[in-house]
Amino acid sequence: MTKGLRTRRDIVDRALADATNVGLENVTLGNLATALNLSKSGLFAHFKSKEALQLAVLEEAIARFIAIVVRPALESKRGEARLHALFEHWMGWMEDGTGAGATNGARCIFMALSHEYDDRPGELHDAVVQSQRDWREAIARAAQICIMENHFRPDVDVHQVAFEFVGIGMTYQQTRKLLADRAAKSRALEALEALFARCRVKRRASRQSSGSSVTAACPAGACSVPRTRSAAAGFPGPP
Amino acid sequence: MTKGLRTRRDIVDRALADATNVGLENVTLGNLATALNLSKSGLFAHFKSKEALQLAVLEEAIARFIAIVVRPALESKRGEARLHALFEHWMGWMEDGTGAGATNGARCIFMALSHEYDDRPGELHDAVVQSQRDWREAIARAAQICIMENHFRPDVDVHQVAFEFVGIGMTYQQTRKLLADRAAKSRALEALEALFARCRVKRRASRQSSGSSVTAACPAGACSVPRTRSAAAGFPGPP
DNA sequence: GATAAATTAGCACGATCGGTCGTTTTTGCA
DNA sequence: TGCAAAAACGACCGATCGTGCTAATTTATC
Repeated sequence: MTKGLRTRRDIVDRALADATNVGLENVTLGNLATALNLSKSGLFAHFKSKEALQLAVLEEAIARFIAIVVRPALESKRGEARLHALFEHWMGWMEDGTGAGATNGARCIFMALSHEYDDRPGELHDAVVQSQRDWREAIARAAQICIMENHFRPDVDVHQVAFEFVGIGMTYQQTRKLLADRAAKSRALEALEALFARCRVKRRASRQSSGSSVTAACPAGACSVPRTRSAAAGFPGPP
Repeated sequence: MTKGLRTRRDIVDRALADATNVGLENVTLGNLATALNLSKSGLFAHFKSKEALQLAVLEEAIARFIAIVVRPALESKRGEARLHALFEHWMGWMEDGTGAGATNGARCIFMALSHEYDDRPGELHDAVVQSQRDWREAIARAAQICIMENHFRPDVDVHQVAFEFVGIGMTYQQTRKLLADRAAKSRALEALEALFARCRVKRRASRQSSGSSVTAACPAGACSVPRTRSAAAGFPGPP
């Protein structure tokens, strides 16, 4: 009973590492088998189909993302510090890939998956969509805490924050990896700081009629943090 | 002489349309041939290799991007209006794909290419990198004009603007297509407006010590607009 | 240590891929 | 209209893909 699960774990490990290097769709059963000193059919026996393997890989990637990005950020102080930590850990994830040894210039597997399965239907597509929804929800939750801690103004639209948050991360990744621009990190941090500054409560500031600053475009009630649902299916919630 | 070029154009047309639907790497010679009522070898004869076909497709995509996104924006008034038009046309491109009939929910071929060829070396990779560099340069150029027109403060880092500009576009695309969120457009426009607001010259405003607003992190001289180079290899420049 | 179950290997299949080659059809110009 | 060149065809190649099927091997339990 133990042996089978052990090799299965090895397979998923290796498949995930390969996926972060060449893309999940380009991970082939034959290459996986030879890399693990297994026969192709012996490897295949652990999953009834390739899609099952891919789903297992995605599941593992999500688990590692939570362990490497989401959970460590929960150790930061509630509010802006935690939201900032979330971004820092995300950048670390994008550099290293999955935490397990990925070759130089690893890609973020989720961004790759977002484009590989953005239209063709199937379980993979649904799982990828859900993972991205959960990720944005985790960001929005952290932003909501910023409001509760009086770091952000109460009229801040936390989903707008999540929208722009992931935008900065995506352009950071392209700038760093595709364009090989060393300034990517400082650029991303500057953009993030600007986003935060827009959301902060104005202290001792001059009266300035609202202006443009994350208007409360969120429909009434929709911005509240869905604690129950997130605890059930999404990423780990705040303490 | 004419006939050959005509079918070649048809092939590239169809290949580009397919690429925006299933990704360039998944465009197969056989499918292309049957779709165009050609034999596989007859089609192949027009290109000595598949990579040559892919390069031709990318070239065509760049030409259409210039025709659909960049050039029309040049008809808007210099300054912020033009920069805004650039984003609006870009969103239109992302919705429609390539301007030629793409199926519902088309992808932006450049974003897909950015992930398909972000590491594996080759001519395709280089061409994709160059296209993204040119795109950012075009944005930065438009931002530079905003400074010249006194819409933006002179210390604005135009490459930082380009960095965040593409970030908003990328998260817009993911929000719209993968997450199928109707609010994507309004979110993107709000983020863009916030970026602009950060860059604008402050009129009749209260004295507020700079704050966080696109600091001039660009090394001296590097932010100047490289008119000569852009006119030669990049996208069409400003009037 | 025997034995049943779980795991792996070997082999082959149908399909599809990019690519080659010789032949046939079509084109464009004299 | 004739004829060389261009273009399209059809059959085929070697490789690789995911996936079944059966036999051999290893594991875990009594």
